[in-house]
Amino acid sequence: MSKTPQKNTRKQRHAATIHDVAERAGVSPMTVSRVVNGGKNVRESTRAAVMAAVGDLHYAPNTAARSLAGAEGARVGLLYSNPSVSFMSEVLIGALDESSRQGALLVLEKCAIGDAAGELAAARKLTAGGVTGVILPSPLCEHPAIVAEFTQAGVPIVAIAAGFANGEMSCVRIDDFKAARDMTRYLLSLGHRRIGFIKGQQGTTSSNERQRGFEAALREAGIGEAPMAQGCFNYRSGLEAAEKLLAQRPAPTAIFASNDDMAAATVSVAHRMGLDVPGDLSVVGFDDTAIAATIWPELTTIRQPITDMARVAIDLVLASIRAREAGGEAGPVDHLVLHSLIERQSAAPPAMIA
Amino acid sequence: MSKTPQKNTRKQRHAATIHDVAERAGVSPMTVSRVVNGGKNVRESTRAAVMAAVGDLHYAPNTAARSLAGAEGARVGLLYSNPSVSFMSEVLIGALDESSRQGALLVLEKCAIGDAAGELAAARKLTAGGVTGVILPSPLCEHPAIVAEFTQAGVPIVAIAAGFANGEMSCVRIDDFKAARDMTRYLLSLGHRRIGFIKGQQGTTSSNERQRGFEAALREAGIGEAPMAQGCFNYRSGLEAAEKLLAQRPAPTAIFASNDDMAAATVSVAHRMGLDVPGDLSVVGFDDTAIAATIWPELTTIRQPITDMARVAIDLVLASIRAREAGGEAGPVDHLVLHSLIERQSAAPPAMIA
DNA sequence: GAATTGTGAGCGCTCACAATT
DNA sequence: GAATTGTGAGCGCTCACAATT
Repeated sequence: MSKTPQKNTRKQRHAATIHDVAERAGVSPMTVSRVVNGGKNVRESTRAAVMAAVGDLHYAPNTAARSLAGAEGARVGLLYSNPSVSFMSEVLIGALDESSRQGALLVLEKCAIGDAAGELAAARKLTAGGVTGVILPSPLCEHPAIVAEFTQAGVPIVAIAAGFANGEMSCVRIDDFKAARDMTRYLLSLGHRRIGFIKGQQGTTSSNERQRGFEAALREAGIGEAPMAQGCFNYRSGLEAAEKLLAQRPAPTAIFASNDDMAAATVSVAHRMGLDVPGDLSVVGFDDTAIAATIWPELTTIRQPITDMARVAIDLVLASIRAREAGGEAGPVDHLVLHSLIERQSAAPPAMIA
Repeated sequence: MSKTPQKNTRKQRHAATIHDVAERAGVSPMTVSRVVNGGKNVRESTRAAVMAAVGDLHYAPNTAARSLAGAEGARVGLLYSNPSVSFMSEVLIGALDESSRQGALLVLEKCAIGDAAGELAAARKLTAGGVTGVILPSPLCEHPAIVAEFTQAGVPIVAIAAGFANGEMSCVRIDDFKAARDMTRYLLSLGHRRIGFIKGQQGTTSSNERQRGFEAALREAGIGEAPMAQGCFNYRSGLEAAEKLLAQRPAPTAIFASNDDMAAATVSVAHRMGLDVPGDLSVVGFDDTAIAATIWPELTTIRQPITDMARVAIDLVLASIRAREAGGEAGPVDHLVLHSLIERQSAAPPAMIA
């Protein structure tokens, strides 16, 4: 490796620069810049050579230099209305961190829950503000009017925790079906046979998937019918749903709520009825939000790596933005990440049948 | 205003640069750089002239250029063990956002709650990692060993939500005393006279301040004694404390818990005893964390603007770092921010005495 | 000699445009 | 002429060092 002797006026830098890559690939720095930014008019062989050099040298563009040189920093919008503060916190942390690492500007826009007009107005504010890409956490990504607002403006969308992938937008999610099936299998393995289920918001894909996963696990175990109650992902709906389920006879020995807020409400109802959790009733949730580890007993639940998912979403939207600016256009990506089952204190084998 | 004709090869920039400031102040750009970064060897008259020009032009350094040019980016450590996920989420959001805006690197280090050895190890990891400043959220800022680790390494500290200001470190906080007094006055204004109090973690300043505020308001109202129970800021301790308070006769008509987790636990105990909240018992919390708006009824509580506080903390620590690097040294700052009382559904006038 | 100020180059990238295929 | 590649300058700052008081 011959290095041109470096003047001692500056401290040594260690990371590879665009010049190193250019030299190795036998092209000019500008060509490297084009390839790295997804430029269109580059011969395929040139692109391959540059990408190889990039890989060899572990080249990563210096974001400070990039923005100084006048590259339009990407403006990524994050529209949020998700009722769960801790879900959103995790999204914000991942998105904020990754976009600062990537030198992109994250524009936050909050809107009230379930206020269709307000949501659309917030979306318009983002497009009017000139965002070049947008992240849509569940459940916003399922609202056709919002999606239309962005697609019509030519703004690429990445959905977080959508529960589904359609052809319209990229999405980063866990497999809700499998996660719910895993949790149900876990309850079955503990010995439960009468398991109640609290459904989530009607009409959202992730709710449906969770329910499908629950039912699939029951079917595997040869159990046909199960007590179910409709909820809508908030604590109060969990209170009512739990009361209904616990009024049934024979009473369930376990309740699987579609999210943690409703599971926490179920624990509260059980306590009110003098039931010990998990002695008399096992309760499990979904999401692993803050409340899961706050209440007592702490909730056994499914965890989504939300912070990481938000990071991935930023990377996807940035790639999309760059590709669009350079004239390219990649199809939507369905990025699945792994969930995990967090065992805490709210589930145990059922009590001996009296 | 005569402007040198600008070549059309680049898009027009609008923000003032260091050159504009230099020209206006009649010095070289390097001198401006020195002043802006808190350099030592600058004549007072020069500094004043530069600062005036900075003010006139609303100059703010371009962080991209700064880091490209090789300025050592500040490395700010954030050590956290705070049991409240949502408290920490807010801290993280503010700190992450502000440090990216300021071009500083935020290094996160998590440690287990109450594990003194682990906490110290995490602090050592930060100093060994070369952080040049550190943010310490409550309650870490009250641990002498941790504080010593940083002060001995010459690393400036900014405490968040410390509940007190001593001469050792800067701190950003609300006035816990006044906030607790406000909340107690609110309960009194509703007509409550038998108000129970759940204390926070023993030995922490913010707990003590909250208790003092509570007692001060009671004294104002001519109420001498009040039922109190010790808690330690978690849900479980709230359960036990609430049981004790509600067993007393005459029973309190309101309970003020030193944080939201314990207030939520109190609501749960009340429900278990068949008490309606707020019909039979008012319950209020402190902090306005996620759980406050999750459970039903939603908690009336005190809100600290934690995200903003974290931003301020970053700014303070950055100023401290720059000053130290440039040979200057400012004394610690006590930055008070305003709290607010959030009225929700968990408090109401007491029922008519039977 | 110490304190204060300035000079010239360079950080790593992308811009507008020119030159080549 | 269209597609592809390269050239030279410049973004706004701070570095090391030199020059001045």
